Amino acid sequence: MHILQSLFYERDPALVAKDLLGKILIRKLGLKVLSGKIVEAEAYYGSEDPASRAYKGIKNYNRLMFMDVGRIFIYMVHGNWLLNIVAHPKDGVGAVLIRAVEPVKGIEIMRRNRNVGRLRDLTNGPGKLTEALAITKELKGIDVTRRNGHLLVIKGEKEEISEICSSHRIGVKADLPQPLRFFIKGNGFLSRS
DNA sequence: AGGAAGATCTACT
DNA sequence: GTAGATCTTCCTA
Repeated sequence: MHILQSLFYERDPALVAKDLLGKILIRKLGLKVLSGKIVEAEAYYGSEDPASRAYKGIKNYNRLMFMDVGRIFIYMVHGNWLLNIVAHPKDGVGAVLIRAVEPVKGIEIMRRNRNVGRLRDLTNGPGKLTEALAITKELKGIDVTRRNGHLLVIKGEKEEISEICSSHRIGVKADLPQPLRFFIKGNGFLSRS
């Protein structure tokens, strides 16, 4: 099991978002282990990005985006916790929003956490996957590069990614001109195609 | 106190 | 596939 190290996150968030596709997000809940393959992610920058939490400068609630890479940054939007991983070049500002995963382990527990029928509705959205994986603000600030944390990201077994596509970011009021959403083409667990 | 925020669910056509 | 209600922080007035 190869955990991604902080150098992986110490780059342009767009590169990190793209390279996170196919990686495995692991959530440890006591003795239980839940996991999912990342299939969709978005990059956010700092003061030059109007859609970013960090747009208006450093605040108490967004300070993690300015700090060490590889940490979890979580906030609430419309009643959903959204999971980000802090990522930026040295001394920069930024984060990657995990928008969708494909369930791998602990599917029964995810089913219990979310009351939905169809398997594909389990984790095909940023607010859905946090509910399925029991991710809340209590995990804010934890380090995903650490082996014994409750949340970590590892390399996929065999990362055979058919094709990576990109698009504008979803749901943002004001987007940047370049496409900052990345996803695995044709995957059945995307928040949208 | 009031409103905005990277969304989701439900109930229609 | 679209429209509307509702979800919980945290910021600004």
